[in-house]
Amino acid sequence: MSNATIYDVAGAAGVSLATVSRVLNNPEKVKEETRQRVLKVIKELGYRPNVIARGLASRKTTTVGIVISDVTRASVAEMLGGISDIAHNYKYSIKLFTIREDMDVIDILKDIIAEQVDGILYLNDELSTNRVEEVEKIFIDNQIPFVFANVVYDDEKVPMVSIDYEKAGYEITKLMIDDDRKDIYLLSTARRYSVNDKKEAGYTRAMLEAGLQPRIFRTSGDTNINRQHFNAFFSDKKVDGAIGVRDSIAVSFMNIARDRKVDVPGKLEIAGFQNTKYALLSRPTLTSIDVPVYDIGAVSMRLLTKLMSSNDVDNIRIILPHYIVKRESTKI
Amino acid sequence: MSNATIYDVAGAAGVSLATVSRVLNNPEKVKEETRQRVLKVIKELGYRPNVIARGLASRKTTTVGIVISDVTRASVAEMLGGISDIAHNYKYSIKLFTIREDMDVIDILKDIIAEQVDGILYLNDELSTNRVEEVEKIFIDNQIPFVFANVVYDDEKVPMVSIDYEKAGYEITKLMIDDDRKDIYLLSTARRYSVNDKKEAGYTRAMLEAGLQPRIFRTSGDTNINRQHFNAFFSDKKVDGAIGVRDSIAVSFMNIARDRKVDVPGKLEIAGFQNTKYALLSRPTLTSIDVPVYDIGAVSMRLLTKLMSSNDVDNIRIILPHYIVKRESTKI
DNA sequence: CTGAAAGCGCTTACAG
DNA sequence: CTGAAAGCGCTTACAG
Repeated sequence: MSNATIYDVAGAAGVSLATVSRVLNNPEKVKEETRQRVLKVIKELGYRPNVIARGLASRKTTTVGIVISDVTRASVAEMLGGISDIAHNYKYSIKLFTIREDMDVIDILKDIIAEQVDGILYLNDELSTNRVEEVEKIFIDNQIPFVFANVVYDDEKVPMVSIDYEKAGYEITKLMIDDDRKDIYLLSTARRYSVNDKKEAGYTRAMLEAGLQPRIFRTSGDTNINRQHFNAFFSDKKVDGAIGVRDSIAVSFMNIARDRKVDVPGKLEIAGFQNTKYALLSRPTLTSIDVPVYDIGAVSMRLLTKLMSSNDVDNIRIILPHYIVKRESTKI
Repeated sequence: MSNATIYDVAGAAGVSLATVSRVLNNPEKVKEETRQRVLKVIKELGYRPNVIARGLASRKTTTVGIVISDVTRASVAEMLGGISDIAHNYKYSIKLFTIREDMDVIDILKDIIAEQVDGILYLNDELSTNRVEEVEKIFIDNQIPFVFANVVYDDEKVPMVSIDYEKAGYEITKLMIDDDRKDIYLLSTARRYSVNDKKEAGYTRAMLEAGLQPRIFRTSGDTNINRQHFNAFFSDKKVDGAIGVRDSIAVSFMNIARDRKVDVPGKLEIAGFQNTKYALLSRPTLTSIDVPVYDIGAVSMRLLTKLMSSNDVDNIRIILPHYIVKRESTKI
């Protein structure tokens, strides 16, 4: 039975519960001798403070809320890994909240705040700009520290951790342009995500700069659906370069191309984003932008711990480096 | 500001806080008229009960602990999706705990219990049998409801939700045997997981039944590492059938085989487990056992809610159906 | 149907 | 350095 309370410990150690509490929270304020006695009893009884009671009394729950839209996306899961590792280091617990399409973001956020989390990590990247302002207002009104992870919002006051997706989009497009590709498509999602908007912006900038016509083809994240889209695509479009906003989309496109006997990378170069296992397991292997997803999770969690313990943190907007992993699906 | 407390509501509505509490928890005990008045004030003030205070007073936190070992595995992430959806339906919050290799399971479990969760969902499938007994004892001693999800333990008293992995392993092996394959390998993980043990058992049973020699080849989950293992494999082994305990392992094996000009499925049939996106995105597409991972998560969460609200639940061991999805990597 | 009061298990000024 | 006491924001018998 590990349901001993602080009273049991105090009684067994012959001290008041205030002293037990101090041993746990401010050990330096307790005389060495009594401290040892209390610690001994704590160990003997297997006492672990009830975190709920502690949360109520101290108004700190050492719990952070993680807001996501879809756990099953590989990048989200990996970010969670980074978050979880750092949270563990800092002794924070994680409460997971999933925002579904039919739910009101603001409402959920208020619920999360009612759960008394000490801070919020927002991984959802599907907010439109005015929505972001509303969200930001909620956080600020409730004075709750927050960080946007893997989300790019231009507002300088919003704490965020991401890579420069615009630049990455630009660079990967430039790579193909430098290899004399003219009909380069960006394969994006029908649903708008802030990060994909950035990739599109970078792609567009590179194309216009080279005097080429930017062409964005929107499809679904569902493999069965985009298979159809891509087959239709090939029947009426000329293409010698394609960039998928996700590896899985790029691989799916590459498979259709090869089913149709298109030479990759000879006649068609393909690249993806995220450098997931899909890029390694495809044939040919896929050139991809490596996004340090785990690090984004870890760094944003660390930033959040700073914000939770201090009012002025110097650098609240962190851009992590990315790089292009060149593989068989491109020539250069 | 949504930091109104129950006192504020009581004051504004001209009732005692006990009444406000009843409106929230036992509305039928409050006269229609006062109830409406209170609800109106609640809405006006944007009052949301502090769940921590409620948790302390009621000794129920409406929070469940989810124990996992690795979020980044696709099956874990998808299970989390199912868990999250059902938890949301039943108004439970989710606290996520990751058990890392260097950590003591029992110790973590005690921590989780100190967090006052109402129940625990255990997705970690790496426990050896005697470890399971210890874990079970902790749960029982602390009288905390628990469910093992996607884990197969034979103890009839342990609540669990899974598929019959032994049978699945048997069936997929039988499929290849029926197609006259003789040298069928099971590609398993070096690390032992309870579910993989079951797959191995089913595979072995089918092989022995057919008078064939079972051969288990153990490799890593890391694509770069198993690439080397598989190249070594082909240099000295005869093989005409291979079953990967995960799709990604099967696809990796298939890629190496094809790099070495082995005809798949002509000379070599390959199948995987889990029917993930990997199976769809590979070329040839991969035959795989469809494991209803989302459902396992959802059903185990539902079972947990039952266990949390009642002492005797009739069916605490649930086996979900699976089926084989035949694709290009096998002939039959 | 409603209110006054005790209590959930802690933390934290305040005294001493 | 330590203890007595108030308080965190709720719930829940117990009266009435």
